[in-house]
Amino acid sequence: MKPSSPTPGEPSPFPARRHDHDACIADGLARAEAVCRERGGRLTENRRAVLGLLLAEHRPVGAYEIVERFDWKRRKPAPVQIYRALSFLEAAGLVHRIASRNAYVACSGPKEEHGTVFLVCRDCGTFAEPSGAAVGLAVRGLAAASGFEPHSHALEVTGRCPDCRPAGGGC
Amino acid sequence: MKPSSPTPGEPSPFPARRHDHDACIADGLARAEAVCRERGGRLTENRRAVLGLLLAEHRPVGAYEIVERFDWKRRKPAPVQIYRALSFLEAAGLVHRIASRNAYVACSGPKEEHGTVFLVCRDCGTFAEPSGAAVGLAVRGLAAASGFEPHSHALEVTGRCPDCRPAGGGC
DNA sequence: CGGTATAATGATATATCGTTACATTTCCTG
DNA sequence: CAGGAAATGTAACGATATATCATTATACCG
Repeated sequence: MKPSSPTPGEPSPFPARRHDHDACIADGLARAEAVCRERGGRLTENRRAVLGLLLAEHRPVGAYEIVERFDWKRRKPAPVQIYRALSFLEAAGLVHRIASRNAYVACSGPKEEHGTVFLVCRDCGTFAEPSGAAVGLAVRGLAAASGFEPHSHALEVTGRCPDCRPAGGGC
Repeated sequence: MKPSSPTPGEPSPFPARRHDHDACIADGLARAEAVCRERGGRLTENRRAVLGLLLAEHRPVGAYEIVERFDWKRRKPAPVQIYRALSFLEAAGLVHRIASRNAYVACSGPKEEHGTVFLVCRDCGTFAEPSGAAVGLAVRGLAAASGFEPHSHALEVTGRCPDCRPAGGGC
């Protein structure tokens, strides 16, 4: 029961600690359905299950951890099944791979400006995906200065989330 | 023999395509000696060899690729040897791990502001490490806005380097 | 409805990346 | 030279990810 974020007026990219989780999972799945209709893939049972698990976590989860947690038809899936689902979901922009952790996380927002900045709490593992506009700008600036043509970038930041910082907030 | 960077007046973080490579390796090794003296570690033969190889490449190299290229006392080293050398060098700030590629690269500059932004050419693999001041600023901004306390970050950008862009430069 | 092409899955094996454990050697220090 | 810390040698293992190929499900089209 720590004090929550000290300045609750600001819009935090972190999920509120008590929120309608079922609704947020349902949202994610609905969005996935829409994306699939638009892109042409199928949100099959397997893919839906993997995405559902990631949506339920709000943090990066390793592929083999997903394997362990799974109960498909009373048995564990082979790793390749999970990787296939993850590849599909990643290609659709519905999950991101956190390279620094060899883990995967459900994309938290609609796809506007998504997928470039990831904050991961080193203590509790909670994950946030704030708007990366400023970072995108910085990248384009660097690129222009050096003649580099950027195609994709991912900024992974490790630190402590508002809930895990030594309480007190002031400093 | 493509035209090199179209605006040669600007300081590019990429290494010039023809530069005194031996000198740049020697520089790196000398810097390593200095860092070791300061930090207390020893730049042993193994570590020096790994660092030398990375300095000679100017691009991210996988640990097992280093194993393959190595000829220590007429035989290949065990992977753990390479990982040990890499760990030491990384702790000393002399190499960086590029998580998105599971590869390692020699740190190109002195340690001022080093180690936060990495540009990797998707075509030739060339690597650059520009000043990340702007990115650092963006990270601190994001962090402040969300109550997150950042400890470390790494921005890995994939794209095409000046030499691999479709010649023409103008656009 | 039936046939065909494509997408997705199941199952097995294997490639790639990184670490643990413990014995031995090297090198600094007193 | 003795003693201890740092580094190495060697073998086995664990963790992460992909290849291959046979099979099943779904969409599409006549």
